[in-house]
Amino acid sequence: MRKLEHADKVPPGKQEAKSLRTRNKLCDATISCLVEFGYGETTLARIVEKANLSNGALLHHFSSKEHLMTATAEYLFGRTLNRPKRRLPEDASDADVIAADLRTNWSYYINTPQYRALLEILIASRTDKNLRAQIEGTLHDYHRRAVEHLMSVYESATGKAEDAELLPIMSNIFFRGLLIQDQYSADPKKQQRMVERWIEIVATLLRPRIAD
Amino acid sequence: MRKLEHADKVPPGKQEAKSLRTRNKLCDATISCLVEFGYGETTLARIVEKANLSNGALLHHFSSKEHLMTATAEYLFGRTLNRPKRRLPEDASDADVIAADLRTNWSYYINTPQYRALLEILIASRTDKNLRAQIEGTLHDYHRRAVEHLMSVYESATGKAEDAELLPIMSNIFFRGLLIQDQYSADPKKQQRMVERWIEIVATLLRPRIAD
DNA sequence: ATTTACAAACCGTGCACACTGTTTTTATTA
DNA sequence: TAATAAAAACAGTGTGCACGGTTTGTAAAT
Repeated sequence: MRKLEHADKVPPGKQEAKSLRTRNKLCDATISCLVEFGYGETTLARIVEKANLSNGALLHHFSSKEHLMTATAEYLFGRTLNRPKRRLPEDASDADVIAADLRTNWSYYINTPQYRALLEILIASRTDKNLRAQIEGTLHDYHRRAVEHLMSVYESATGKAEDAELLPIMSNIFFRGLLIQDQYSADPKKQQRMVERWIEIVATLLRPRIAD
Repeated sequence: MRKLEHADKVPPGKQEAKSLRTRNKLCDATISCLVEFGYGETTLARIVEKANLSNGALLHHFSSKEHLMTATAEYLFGRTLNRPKRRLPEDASDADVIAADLRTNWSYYINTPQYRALLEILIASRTDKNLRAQIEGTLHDYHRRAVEHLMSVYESATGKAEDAELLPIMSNIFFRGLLIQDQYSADPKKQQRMVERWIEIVATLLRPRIAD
């Protein structure tokens, strides 16, 4: 083993920074494995191989597989919650704004490898008791924050007050269902038509909430 | 080993009938394990234990785990495709009929342990190559039949022709998403409200297709 | 007599995780 | 500033165990 062989990769950042980078590498590798192999076949061995690290490194940072999964979920939540806002022309109608928003949600948030990985963790946590015990708090917390956020952004355009509470979540739920669907009906065109049809329906029922 | 210890359970049915019963028992045990443990933790050992059978019996009927899963999926498809029709009062409107139909679909088809088991198989088949190879044909075939069936039952109520094709499937997709949702937002009331809101939206856009 | 339906012990593999050792960074002295 | 102790960040090997699948054996049914 040579000294400082990889000095190029170690900028003056402290040890803490290195540690963070390693953890992120592990989480990225985990995400990639979840997408490629699913939760059940995502083994620690595969993860460390994809991350170019050793078994010991993994266990040093995450004391168990469940711990790693929880950290990965949090990592994903952090990346996806503050996604970019799209800018629209000045003369865009409320419905246009909503539609653009929903489209972004589908394309850049849900229909992504990251969300697929999240879904794998989510589904596994239903039956994996150890994982569930670890991750439950994180999931509930995120869900609560996501709902709060959605409700602060939209309001009903028809006077049906509960729409502001229900429809944005229902939208995400529909998109999530769509993500599973396409495994056995691989028809992207039809999928796109369904996304657009849903947006068409919802865009007339919601409008952006004016900040006060 | 005693003779005819379990004669009580073996009516004069042929050997074939016994074989079928055993297979069904294994499929039932598989479903139950999928619901309880998820695909990853559903092991052959657990299945045979729940079915009160031996390892040899399982492998005699199903040459591999994937084979068993495929058979279980077909078993489930058989049970769920011809579900009972609800009867409504004579003066029910078209929307009422659609709404009742969708509600049945949610309560007696999707929001059930059987569908959960199916979902476990479905999701596992995305990444498990062996399973996918075995089951792909079955899934596509079922999906095609299901879509055909749905399209033969509904038509658009608004002249938007593609609704007859899209909305019934979208409905199932939404319900499926809802099934996953409730793992980390265990609020049955809100779930019920979302089901009703969905039905409210869709029921006005569809109507029953009159048989010719 | 031959096939079918099961039982039960067995095995190779791959897993999560533990354990031990080595290098690198930080803290503490002088 | 240099020396050094202490701690953190890894690497690599080992291990017990549970899994899917095999093999062998037996009792019914045909």
